[in-house]
Amino acid sequence: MATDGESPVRLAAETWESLFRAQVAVMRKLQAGPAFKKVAINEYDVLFTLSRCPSGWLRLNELNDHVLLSQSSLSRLVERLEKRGLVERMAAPEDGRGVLLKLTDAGAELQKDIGREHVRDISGLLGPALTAAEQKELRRLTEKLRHSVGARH
Amino acid sequence: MATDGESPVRLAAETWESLFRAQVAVMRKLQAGPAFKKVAINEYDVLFTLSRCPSGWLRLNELNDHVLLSQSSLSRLVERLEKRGLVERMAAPEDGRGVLLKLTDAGAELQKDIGREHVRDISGLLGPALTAAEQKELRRLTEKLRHSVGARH
DNA sequence: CGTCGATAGATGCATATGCATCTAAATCGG
DNA sequence: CCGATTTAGATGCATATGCATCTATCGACG
Repeated sequence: MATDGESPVRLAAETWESLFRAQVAVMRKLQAGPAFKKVAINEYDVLFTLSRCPSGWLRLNELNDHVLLSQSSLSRLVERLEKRGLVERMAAPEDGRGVLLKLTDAGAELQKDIGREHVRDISGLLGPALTAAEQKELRRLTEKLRHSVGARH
Repeated sequence: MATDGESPVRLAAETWESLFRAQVAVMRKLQAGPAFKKVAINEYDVLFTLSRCPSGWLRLNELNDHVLLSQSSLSRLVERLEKRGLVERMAAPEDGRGVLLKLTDAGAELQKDIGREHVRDISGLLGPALTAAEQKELRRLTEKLRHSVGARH
C-alpha cells in the first residue's frame, strides 16, 4: 500500500500551478517585446485567430471561446479593431443575431508583421529551454488537456 | 537531409500556442467556479503566494515577479486587499523604500477556504485529462521552461 | 560626506474589463 | 401559427489596469 508520497489531488494542483507560472513567465517576456506597443496581446490574439480561419470569416461567439475575455469585453475589443480599420464586420447570413468578422488587408498585414516578430520571440524563449522532443511532448500534453477540458460543454 | 517536416521555429510557436490555449481553457473553467465571486483570481493568487511564504512576510516587488500585473496594478490590488482586512502592510526594516506584506488571520482563512475548493476544481479538470505520469511530465516540462525563461535576468 | 543615477512604491489619468441588463432574432411547445 | 424561452451581441456603469510620472530612499563614486 505504499504510495509515491503524493496524492492525485496534490499532483494536479502542482501541475496546474507549474503550467500557470510558466505561462506567466513567458507571457511577461512576450508582452515586453516592441511588437505589442501597437496592439495589445488580446487584440493580436484576435487578429491571429482570424488569420487562421480558413473561410476568412468567423463568428463573434466562436472567437469568444478562444480568448480569455468576457463577451462584452470582446465586443468592445472588436469595435476598437474595426475603428482602426483592422477588421470588418458583416451580419451573419444564416442567423440574424450573429456577426461575422474578417481581417481587412491592413489587419492581415499588421498580423503578419507582428506575427513574424512574435514567433521569433517565442522561439528565442522556448528553444533554449526545451529540446525539440520535449517541446513536442509539451505540445501533446497541453493539446490533450485542452481538448479534455473543452469537451465538457 | 530529410527533416521531420517541421522547423524548430514553427515547433516552438505551436508549442507555445498549445500551452497558452490550454491555460485559457482551464482558467475559464476555474474562474467560473463559485469561489471566485469573493476574490478575483489575481487577488487569490496574491493571497496564495503569501500563504506559501515561509517567513510570512513578502516584499511587494518579489510578489510582482510572480503575478502577471504591472507594478501599479499590483500596488492598487494590495491596497484593496488591505482595505478588506485580508493583508497587512509593514515598512521593510532593511530598506526604507520597501513594503512587506503578510496575510491577516482573516486573509489566511479565506485563502484556505478558497484554496480547498480551487484545488478540487483543478483536480476535476486535470484528473480526467491526463494520467499521473503525464501530469508529472507536464509539471517537469513547465518547470524547466519557467526556470529557463526566468533565468535570463 | 555630497551628488548622481537607480530602485521601490504610490498616484493622476486615460482606457480596458466585467457584470447586469437590454434588444432582436432564433428555437421550442402547444 | 403564436407565445415563451433561449441565444447573439450591444450598452450603461462601476471597477481594474497600464503608462507616465512623482517621491523617497538606496548605493556608487568622487
